[in-house]
Amino acid sequence: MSHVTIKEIARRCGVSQGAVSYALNNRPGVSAATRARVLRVAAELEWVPNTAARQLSAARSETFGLVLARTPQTLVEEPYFMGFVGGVESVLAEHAYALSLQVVADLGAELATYRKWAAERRVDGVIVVDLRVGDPRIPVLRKLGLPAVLVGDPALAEDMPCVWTDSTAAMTAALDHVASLGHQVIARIAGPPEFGDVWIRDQAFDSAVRRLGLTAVTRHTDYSAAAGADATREVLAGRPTAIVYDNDLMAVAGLAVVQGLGLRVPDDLTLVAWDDSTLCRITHPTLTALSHNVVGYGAEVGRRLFDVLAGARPEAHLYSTPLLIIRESSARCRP
Amino acid sequence: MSHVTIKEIARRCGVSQGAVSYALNNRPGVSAATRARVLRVAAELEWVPNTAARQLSAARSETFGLVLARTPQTLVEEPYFMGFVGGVESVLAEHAYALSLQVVADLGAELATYRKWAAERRVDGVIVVDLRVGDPRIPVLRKLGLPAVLVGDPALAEDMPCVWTDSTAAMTAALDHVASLGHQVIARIAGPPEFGDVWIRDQAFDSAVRRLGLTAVTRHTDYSAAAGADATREVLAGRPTAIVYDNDLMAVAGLAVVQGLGLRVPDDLTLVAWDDSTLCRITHPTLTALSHNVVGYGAEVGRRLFDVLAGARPEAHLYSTPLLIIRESSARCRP
DNA sequence: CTGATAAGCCGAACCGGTTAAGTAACGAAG
DNA sequence: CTTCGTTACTTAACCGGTTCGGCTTATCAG
Repeated sequence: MSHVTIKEIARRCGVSQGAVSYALNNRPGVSAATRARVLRVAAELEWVPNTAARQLSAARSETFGLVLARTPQTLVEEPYFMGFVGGVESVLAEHAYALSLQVVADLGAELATYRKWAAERRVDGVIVVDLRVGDPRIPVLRKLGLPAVLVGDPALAEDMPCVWTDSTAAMTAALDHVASLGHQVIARIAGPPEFGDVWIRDQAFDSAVRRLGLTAVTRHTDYSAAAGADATREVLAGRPTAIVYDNDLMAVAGLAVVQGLGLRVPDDLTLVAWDDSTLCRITHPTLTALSHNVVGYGAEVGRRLFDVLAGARPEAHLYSTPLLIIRESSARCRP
Repeated sequence: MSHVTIKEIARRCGVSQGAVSYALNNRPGVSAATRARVLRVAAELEWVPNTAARQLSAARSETFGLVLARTPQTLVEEPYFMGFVGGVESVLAEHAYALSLQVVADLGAELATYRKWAAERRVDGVIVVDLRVGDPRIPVLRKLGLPAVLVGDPALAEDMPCVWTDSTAAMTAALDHVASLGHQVIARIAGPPEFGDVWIRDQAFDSAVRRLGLTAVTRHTDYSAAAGADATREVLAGRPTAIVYDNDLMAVAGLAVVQGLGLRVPDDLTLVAWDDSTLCRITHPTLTALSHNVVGYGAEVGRRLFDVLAGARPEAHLYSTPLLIIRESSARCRP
């Protein structure tokens, strides 16, 4: 069963190959009658465009790329990514685009992947996550001319198109919340400092702490559950009455540590998580968290990448501000 | 900066395009000297093959496909998949293959994707997950002639190449464990019955229950945390002293329910989870689980797909048997 | 010394589309 | 009636590789 080509359609319709191409791509140059006939025949023969051929001549691959510079292990731990990818997918599917996913060890390998993709013309655009401060990927993508949407704060995106959520506002809301409950001594278990979003939160945390006159300490980790547990043990020495975590995995790990030490949540300690996945709702007590529609976020990023391809000016789009969902792990401070 | 093509290399080396192609692909037809010269020039010019062109003429896309028929929401919840994908990736990267990922709503859409991929020749092979009993994808893939590796028990794979882990042995180990602790009344919170692996576990569970003379009940769910919590509440009416879960997410949700009702784990109830992700190690108490190297599993599946492309006979490969890791949620039954 | 064989390489067709340039037909404007 | 501009096509080049038939030239058996 040899596959149907445009040539076969042309033969059956009695027109040239070129005309068929125009008809199938909704471009001017054919009459309405001819176009209708071509479309009918194409449908009858169940024609599907050969992507390789199209890519070769039109220099479009109808594929977007996403590189994750993480170990497979962190990917297992972070429920975040699959949801994000799912959201991206939902938009790509509407445009019959595919997503090429690559998991690499580090930023260097990620840059190599971009270079390779650009040279091979294997992707029409890329989605860049885990933005850093002074991110080395930005100049590379600029030089390669690879259309891209960065996922992160405009302060980090250096005028590249980006989609972001307002971590500053979210962090402020979190601290206002714990302060309003009377907590004075706060600990923060943060992600790796080289991650741009962690840096943004660091700033927001410090400035809120000053404004509210709190006593605070920040511990940076690698985002893993184990590191979150260790950091929790350490900061407890400072006798905080509230702990704010940079992701939900560490918050859950921290909760277990706290309970293991015989402390009660929320009676002795208020916990706030970030990235509100199911985890925060299935622990006992349930966790107050900065909630985040990860799937919608991914979808928005996908849409923006199509806009960029369509020639939109590079812009920063605020997707949303994480919403503070107050649950059982929050309580008034009792000394 | 126009990209380097084979033609440019040919010009510089003073040979024909065809000769360059042979040289670059390690095929006979050129002398060792010429080959070396071509390779040197190609490296100098930083030539990268244009995948579209290669795909068009050689009918290879150097891409594998993976379709997930799940809602984005379940993908967020299941830490399983990202790790699996990461494992697959690690093998594909070695062969400079890409992975095309598609998230669709249901099996029908998944079948449509396979048909499309086959027609467009967009992938060289596919990885099929979430095998069903009498899976409708198997005849479709056979008819399309799309190389595939199924992830699941040979009993479900109908002589297609597959990679599996021995769920029967794992379930047997789990029940031997709880029985050896003196538990007599066991509940099982299972996944959706249409999933092949759940069916396999159902069989194994029933047969072990009979062999050990236990009293047991099984509740099927959709694998979600909420369903796991509900099912836990329901089965508690039967006063079980041990509960076995089909994934770790439901186990964690179940733990919260149990603790919320004032029951103590493991004093009043022994819990066993499946798919030992970080979750099982960060709860308090930590959870006994059937542990599973998901990343390695993915890698093995990737390797087998390359074997299939290389013409290997369709075979079933046992990757491993999930290992029972006994943690704090296990204790001797005290009536 | 001759004829057969094979290695090494060339030229060109080919994969299946896209697209610039060219052409014929026709209607409107001058 | 000529001129010009559209519309609706056709033709053919092109994208960047792969691959096959055929042409040289060297090798070797007879």
